[in-house]
Amino acid sequence: MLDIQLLRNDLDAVTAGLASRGYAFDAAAFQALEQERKSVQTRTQELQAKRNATSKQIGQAKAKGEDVSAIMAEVANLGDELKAAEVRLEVIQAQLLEQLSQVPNLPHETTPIGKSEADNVEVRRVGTPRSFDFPVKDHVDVGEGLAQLDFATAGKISGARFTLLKGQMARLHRALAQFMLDMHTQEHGYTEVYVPYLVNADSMRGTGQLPKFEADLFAVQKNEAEKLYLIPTAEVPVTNMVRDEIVPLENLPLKFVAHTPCFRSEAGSYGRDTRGMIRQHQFDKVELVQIVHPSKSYEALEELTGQAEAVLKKLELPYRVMALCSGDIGFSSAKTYDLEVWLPAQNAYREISSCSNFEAFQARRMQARYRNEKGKPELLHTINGSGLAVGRTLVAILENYQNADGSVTVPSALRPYLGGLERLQG
RNA sequence: GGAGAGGUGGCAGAGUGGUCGAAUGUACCUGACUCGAAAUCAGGCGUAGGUUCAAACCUACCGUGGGUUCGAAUCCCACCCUCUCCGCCA
Repeated sequence: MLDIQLLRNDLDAVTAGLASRGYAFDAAAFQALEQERKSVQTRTQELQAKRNATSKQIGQAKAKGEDVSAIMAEVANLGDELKAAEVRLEVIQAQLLEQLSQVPNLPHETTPIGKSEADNVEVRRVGTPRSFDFPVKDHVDVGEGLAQLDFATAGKISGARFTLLKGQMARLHRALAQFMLDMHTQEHGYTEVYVPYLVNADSMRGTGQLPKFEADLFAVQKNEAEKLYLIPTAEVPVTNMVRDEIVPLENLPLKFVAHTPCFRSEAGSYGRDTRGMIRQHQFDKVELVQIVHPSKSYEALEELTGQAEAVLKKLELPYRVMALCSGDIGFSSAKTYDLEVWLPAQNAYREISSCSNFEAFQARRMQARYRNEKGKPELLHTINGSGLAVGRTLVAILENYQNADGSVTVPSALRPYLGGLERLQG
């Protein structure tokens, strides 16, 4: 959520910033509502002050045993107008909040301006794609060839966009998550957390999935009145750890890593990436989250991105880093780097991690704060990134490390996690 | 699932209809005393919002939401959470 003060004081700049990411902010509607809010709120508070003062008089008069009927008559007329004003104010403020929660974050000044994916800027490219002297298979053919990847059975059990792994490949998938967790905890200073996979609506609002993107989520009914949502990313439970908290300055930065399944309805992505395990309803991800002092958040974004890259480097997978343009960054993000891994069968780089600085956008929704040098609570900045998407990492390994005989070489960094196994074989 | 207890400021804890945004203790900050510290004494010390250049004033907040009342931390209703005991359970 944007700072409403910023909209009040600098509406033109906000509107322009939002326009750069393709969001047409209705400044006139905002101003009209804001103006009404001002007059109704002032009037409401006047009436409340009057009521409070009068009620106090009644109390004092009664204590002295005086007759209060005259004062009572005076305040009697207040009631209706006050009630109406309070109700109106509540409606207006709910509308303002509703309007404001639809508004995406402002892009940071270093976010390239652009309309779509095509305008993203390549920041760097690491590693050289291997050249193959045999026809390259995609990960589905490799996995099914080994009889360790089974979409047919997954489809029977659950439907489209689910995966079933068996044997060495299931183990490789598990090993990848362990490998990533160990790297981030042992080398990058993150604290591992195990978190709930079902979260309440407040948490989804905190990180920005609600109210706008409910259709992308899976939900279960907790009871008649309340739903719980399946997390689409560990970002949600982990970042919400600090919701409604005031973190002591000396505890910053907080750095958490979590391995969780992620559940996405993939509404609106019909027909995209239908083959294979690129786009699934359920996938595993190791997520990095940092909660930092506002002055440190861009530094932290670079650091976190580098830590996600370190996984790809250790696995010796070629990749590139893209700075997403203003038209392509996510709703809550001010700046995002995507890591894209090389997939030889697609002859393309595909997203495997997304690292974003949300600045205070999530923190404001969550009321996640720290106490500054003067002891005043101030909003924190939140950063997160995949480190990495486990399923897509598996895909990248199957494709990049495939051999002519259908086997897959295990990247050497992973072998200790697989009991020394060097090859996946049918 | 059953029975009971409870949710108030950083923490502890009082407050059962009026001068209560809230006693008291403790922690913390400032000052005095002291060579310095401790002890002691004095003062300060929640959050959000509004009007405003500012000063200042005002409003809201005692788990959450609703209700009663001129007036609610306090009374009523519903819900949430925590704790204890019993049952069940991976």
